Amino acid sequence: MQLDKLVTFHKALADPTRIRILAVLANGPLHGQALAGKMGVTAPTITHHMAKLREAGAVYERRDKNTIYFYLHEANMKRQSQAILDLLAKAKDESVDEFQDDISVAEQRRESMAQEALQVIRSFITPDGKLKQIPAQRKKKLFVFEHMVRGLERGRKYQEKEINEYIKTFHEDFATIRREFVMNQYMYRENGIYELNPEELWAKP
Amino acid sequence: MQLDKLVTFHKALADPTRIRILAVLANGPLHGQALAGKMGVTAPTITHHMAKLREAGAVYERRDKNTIYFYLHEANMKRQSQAILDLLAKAKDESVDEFQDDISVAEQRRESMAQEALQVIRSFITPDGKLKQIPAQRKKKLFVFEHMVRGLERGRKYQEKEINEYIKTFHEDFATIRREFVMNQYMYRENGIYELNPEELWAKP
DNA sequence: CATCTAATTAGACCTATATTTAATCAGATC
DNA sequence: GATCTGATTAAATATAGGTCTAATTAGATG
Repeated sequence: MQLDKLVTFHKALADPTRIRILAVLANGPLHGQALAGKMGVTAPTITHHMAKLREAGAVYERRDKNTIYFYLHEANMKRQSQAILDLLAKAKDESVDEFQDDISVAEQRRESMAQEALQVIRSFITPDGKLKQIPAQRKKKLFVFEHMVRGLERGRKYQEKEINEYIKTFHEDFATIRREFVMNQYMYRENGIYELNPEELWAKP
Repeated sequence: MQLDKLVTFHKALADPTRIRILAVLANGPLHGQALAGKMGVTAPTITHHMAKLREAGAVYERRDKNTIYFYLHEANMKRQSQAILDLLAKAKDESVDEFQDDISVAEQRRESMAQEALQVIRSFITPDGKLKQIPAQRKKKLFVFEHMVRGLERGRKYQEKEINEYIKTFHEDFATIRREFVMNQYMYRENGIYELNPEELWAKP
């Protein structure tokens, strides 16, 4: 898990003194005593901060006799600042569904969309029509929502409570799902009245 | 000062629970109760974390009846992850020299390099040859070092203590400056013996 | 080996923060 | 207006973290 690494990195930047140290090092390497002077803190405090920055990979150091010079690790800084964005992008599509993910990627590619949708629906919806869980992967989620929404009538206006009741026949968390319906443009809402959108507007898996 | 903002942002990401929350929200908005469930913590804990994430601009929220949906603020996440790199890049060239920076940029551009160097040397080196301070700006720093290094003999081999003594006639922090000499290729070091490099190798201001 | 210097460790102090349970608030529903 | 439900606040606890002084370590110098 890269979670710890991310946390360590951001912890390192979660202190004003340490950010100032990095800004100073951006101008070139410096040794501990000089840093202590510039920052207005004592040497042990610098030791403390440098340990955190080193652990996070934000700096590296070289020894010259008794003096240790700290260098800004620019490559690491770039890579690690980006890391949180990478994680979030990854989470968006790859987030592991908690179960039933047995269809391999290769197999999936071979299937037509309709067949793939069927697979997903079969794995997330029980024989008696209950949604076991809202899929975490966007694609699978949309397959399931599309399936659910096909149970509603085109052109009919629904009260919110009607929508809630309908959704509850699949899953207890109607609030989340109702909002997803609107967000993904399956439905249109105005003044608490819901209506099915034309199929062209639906979010595409 | 944007320092505080930077610290606030990184503090927000300096906790594993909060990063997991963001990863979940990357898949779409969720309400507090659902987050509490997914994270395995209580609702007040979610309230606590969401306050931090909101303050850092990492999420925003919308209310639907009694339920509050949290959304990942992707634009802010991108901007703020980049912010530390921007700061360091800025620090590198713009770092304010603590004094004597009265020559305007426009004026500097009009001067020839040699004239500019003279200006800098006059402002950083006292009449009796003492370096008041190591310039923070790279360009000015190199002007000063070049000036200092011209006092050494081409082709002669120096003991480290000789170099130290020479540098100390300018400034007490001989360790920092000696290392800068090597780093910027004014000098070459082997086994504690120092020698001036040919001028073509010197770092260019 | 005695001394100097830069860095680190130890220990203390105080503030910040992650989390919980219990109580309270605020919309929404009936 | 009584009741639900989801969110927040309050209060308590335990842990982490920033900073200091004093003591110690480890190279380098003489």
